[in-house]
Amino acid sequence: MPELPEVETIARALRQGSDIAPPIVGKVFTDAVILWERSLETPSLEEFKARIPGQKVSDVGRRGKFLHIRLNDVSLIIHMRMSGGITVESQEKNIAPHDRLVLNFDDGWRLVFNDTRKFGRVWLVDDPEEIFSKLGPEPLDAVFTPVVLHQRLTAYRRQIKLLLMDQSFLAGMGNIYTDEALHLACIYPLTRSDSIKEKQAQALWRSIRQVLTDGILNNGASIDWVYRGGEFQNYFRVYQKTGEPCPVCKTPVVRIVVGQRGTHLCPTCQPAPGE
DNA sequence: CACGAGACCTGTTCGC
DNA sequence: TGCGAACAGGTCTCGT
Repeated sequence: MPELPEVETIARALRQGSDIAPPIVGKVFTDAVILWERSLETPSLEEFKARIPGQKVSDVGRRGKFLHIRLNDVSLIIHMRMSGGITVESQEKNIAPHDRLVLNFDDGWRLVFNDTRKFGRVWLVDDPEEIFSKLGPEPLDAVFTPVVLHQRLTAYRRQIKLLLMDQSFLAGMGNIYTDEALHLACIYPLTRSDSIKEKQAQALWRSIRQVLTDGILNNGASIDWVYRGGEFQNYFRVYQKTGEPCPVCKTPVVRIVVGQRGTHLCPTCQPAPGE
């Protein structure tokens, strides 16, 4: 589920606390309980359980869709994939049906990774770059400029939607924000990336930054039973709006499949090249 | 290199 | 009403 804005929202809540839980920065872990072994990517179960006790949280951040929890001398990294979520709760609470990893603190609170579909993964590594080094630029970083985007787009001959969702090309875009950004930029999702003109790249750059920023300002998007608290779903332009009028021109939104992913677009605002 | 299919998983919604 | 198909925020691997 979580794309960049949702992970950013979670990182901020863990760092600063929320109305239902305190910040975790400064807290010390006592132990780890793993309820679904495959959620732990690395290291081994034994090593993980041995290294967690005594580790103190020093900071919480994000890189792409990865949540980065800095500890004393290691990094705890979590990717929530499709259905993962993180909560900070009292140790008095019962374990929920899809809790996969429970990390207890020494003050009665615990950090829980819940993940219905079991796609999410957790790493404990000495150097976070072991994982982050393969990621593309951060879309909200100052080094990511319209010129950089244009240069990178034209270096490949890919369907633009799939390229934007490729985490080694750009870190953090998923199915929702990519559909929204392409609609805002009036670009057809199957357009070949090397055919994008400089002006289109500028519009796309602005659109990417805008949808991500709006997503963050609204605490991310909450759909179905996964992920609570966000409001950005109330501002979707085309995502999951099949048959509803385009907010710009009223043409019904169309759903196609691109790279096995449902893709939503306005056929009038985002005409296929050659029309 | 670029793409499609299949895998990994569970739960909800859709269509007949 | 019931039941199987389709679909869901993601990513990896394999075959062409």
